Amino acid sequence: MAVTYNHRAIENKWKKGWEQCPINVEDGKKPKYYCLDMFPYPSGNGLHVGHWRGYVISDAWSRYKMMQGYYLIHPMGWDAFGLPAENYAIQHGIHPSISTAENVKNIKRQINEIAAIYDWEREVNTTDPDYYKWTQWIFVQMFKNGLAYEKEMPINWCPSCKTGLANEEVVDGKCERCHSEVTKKNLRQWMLKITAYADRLLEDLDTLDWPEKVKKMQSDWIGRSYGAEVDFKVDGMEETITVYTTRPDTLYGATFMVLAPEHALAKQLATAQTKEAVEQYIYDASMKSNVDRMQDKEKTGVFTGSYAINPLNGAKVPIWLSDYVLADYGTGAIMCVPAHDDRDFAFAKKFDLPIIQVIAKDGKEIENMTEAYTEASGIMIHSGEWNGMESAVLKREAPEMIEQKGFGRKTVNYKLRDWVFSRQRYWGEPIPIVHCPDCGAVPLPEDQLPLLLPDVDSYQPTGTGESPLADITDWVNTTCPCCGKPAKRETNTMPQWAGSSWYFLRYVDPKNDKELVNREKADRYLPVDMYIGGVEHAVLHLLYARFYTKFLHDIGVVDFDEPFQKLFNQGMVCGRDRETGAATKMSKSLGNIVSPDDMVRDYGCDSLRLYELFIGPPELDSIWDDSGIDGVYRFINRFYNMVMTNKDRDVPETKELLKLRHRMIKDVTTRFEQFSLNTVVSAFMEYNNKFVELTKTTGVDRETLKTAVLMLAPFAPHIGEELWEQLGGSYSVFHQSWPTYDEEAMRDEELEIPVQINGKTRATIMIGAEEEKHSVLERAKEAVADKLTGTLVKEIYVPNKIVNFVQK
RNA sequence: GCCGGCGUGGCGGAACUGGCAGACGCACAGGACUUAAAAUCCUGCGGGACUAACCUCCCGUACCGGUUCGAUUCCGGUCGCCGGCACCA
Repeated sequence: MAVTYNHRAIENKWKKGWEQCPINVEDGKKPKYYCLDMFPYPSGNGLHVGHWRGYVISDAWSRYKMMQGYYLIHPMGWDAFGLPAENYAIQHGIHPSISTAENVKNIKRQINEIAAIYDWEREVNTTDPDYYKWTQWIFVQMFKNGLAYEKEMPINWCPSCKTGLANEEVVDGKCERCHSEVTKKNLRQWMLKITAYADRLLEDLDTLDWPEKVKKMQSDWIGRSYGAEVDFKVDGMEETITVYTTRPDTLYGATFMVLAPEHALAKQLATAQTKEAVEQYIYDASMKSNVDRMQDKEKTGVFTGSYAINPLNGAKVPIWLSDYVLADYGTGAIMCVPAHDDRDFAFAKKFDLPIIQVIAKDGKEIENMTEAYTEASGIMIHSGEWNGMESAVLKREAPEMIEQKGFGRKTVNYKLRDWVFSRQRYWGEPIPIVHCPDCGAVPLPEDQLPLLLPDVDSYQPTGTGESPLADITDWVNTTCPCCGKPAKRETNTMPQWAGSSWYFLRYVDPKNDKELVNREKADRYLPVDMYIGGVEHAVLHLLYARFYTKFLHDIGVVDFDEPFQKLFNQGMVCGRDRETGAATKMSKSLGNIVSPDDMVRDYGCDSLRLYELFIGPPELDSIWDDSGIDGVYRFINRFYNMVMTNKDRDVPETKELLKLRHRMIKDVTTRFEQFSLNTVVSAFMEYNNKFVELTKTTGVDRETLKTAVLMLAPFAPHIGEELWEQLGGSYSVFHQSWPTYDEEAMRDEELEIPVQINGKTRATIMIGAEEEKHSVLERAKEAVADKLTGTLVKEIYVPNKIVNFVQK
């Protein structure tokens, strides 16, 4: 007689139970395990089933670690500064702190539905002055260490968000947030010198247990290259133009030079005849948007009328301007070797410039080149004293040779740029700087932190490059902390990434008003062992957080310099487009958001948790489909009934049951360790089917029932705790040790193996585990005797796996 | 354009270092229970050929080719999808 599983009663019971008697308790002796979720932005839309997925993965993993004897740090908080709250304020006139608080309340309720063991004692909110005090403090330390500086320069500007953006926030020439086309704007900006950490950010990637994909994205973003700067004299002028090249081996092949239109010498190089065209070109380039400049495949350019002298062979080469050369990379000028560079080749073809091949491809000079030969492999030709050298060797050695000759130097370059750190918006941390006419930019003394974000009448961004804070004159006007004279506050705010670059540190000591984090606590609980979140932060948040951590390490706040040892990116859960049926991101505007709330009500938290995992490999994107949840719901029912039916039967532990138990432990544990969570759920279902079969006959013994319940508990905690209690286990199931398996106990005495002829299975036979080869082959032959009609040329026996006869 | 990943039933997906392809689940079909339905339980479920039925055989992991006794797995090529970077010299 089946007992009915009542998810509501069981889940309510244990929610209360865990509240009254918490299961994750620090005793100071256990080793720690820090499992972190990327904290959410408290959006007004609440959580959808996609957020759930990541939180379920991390919770299952956390509970598993707890059962392995760790004290768990598993915190949750709010990344609450940012544009949606501010935009909401603009539309409705409600202060962002109010709407944010409401959203936090709602999402917290939803998160509690997951029954994840978050430690709410550790909760942080980036908009809390007690928190952003330290965000500001870090900025002050960076300023004092020369890593925060002011600069006026053309930066990425989002005309829709009306704020400047970091390079990392520009995707395909568009704003990462609102997808508007990004323009350039000349603005005075606060910059963070992340480039000072470029080498460490690159090299330390090797020490991290992160997905290769993310490491590669970061290393591409940093984009380190080795090469040489070469000085070219301008013919007939005093000026020298320095170019950067990664291919100094091809120096003899340089037939022209190209400068970015923004290059300082660009106008000066024009002659009387070319002046008009050059100035027009420079003007046109300045008017082009990033997107245009990127999308123009066809090369444009203008000849300046001047020539440069190749310092190696004295050749006179024409100097051109073209917007395919970037002003802010290298020196903003390049030597062009059309024979060995695709872009230079295209340019030379278009403007009919000479092409000189200096590396022989496969020992030959190419006649009528149709494309550049870009590999550094082959023998040097047309290269004076370098003739006959290996190009690959020369490429490596040329920078030093050039340096010795005195017309250049060995150089390293990076694609990574310094971080544009100021935003012209309201809802962010004020930058704690005072501008004094006498003392310049002065950081606020630490005892004046936090610098509170004042209320404003209008949240509306001005669009002028000033933040709305600039209008609050009695806030802006202050005195210089240094000399006491009247001075003005900085009115820009920090980007959203500021608060999230260090929040994981604060979780271990969230209420400390003396320090960012107590050093003893930091030493005990940090760094993060497992970090779980979406891949969309591969070069934004994750790069910034690494930079912050390295800096805080360098000034002695923490003793490690990589924040996240292991990273796991869960796939996105997509919805379907209502019209086309195609997979799309869940969004409010598409109306395809699936809320977990109804499903929790109808099926229970445990069912939804299992289904979130069962839906597919956790690292891959998946499309949400409600109907599959019935399957896991049925499984939980069957499992519940199976345990309840067997629990008082006193079933003896047979060899078969023992074998089954150990196999189950091995299957679940190895798949769990590999993060193959969808197959963990499959394994539970499969073993349960076997247990259900056994229930009809001999039954399932207590130890096996307990083991199954124990292992299911991290995935479906309520039913796990409930059945553990039903089986007479002491509170809590999560204080039990994760079971271990014994290979010996699961050994088969007999096993079934296929017998193949020419690779096709023709029969199966039972063999003994220790059976000799000749005996197996003998019996295999008997089994397929009627089909062994040809000449036997080969007999293959892979022990305990397979027999294959090859016949002709 | 460059770099990376992927391609398996109607669907989501399994298959450890090459060894019985399609585990587990969804959907579907048939049956049992029921006055009936839902729920539950049982059975079937890649395609095809031959069968009254069982048996048996052939084809099949995007496509073409290779290595191997044996390939979803390894290698080469083609096509398609997804992601990252995008004139970084």
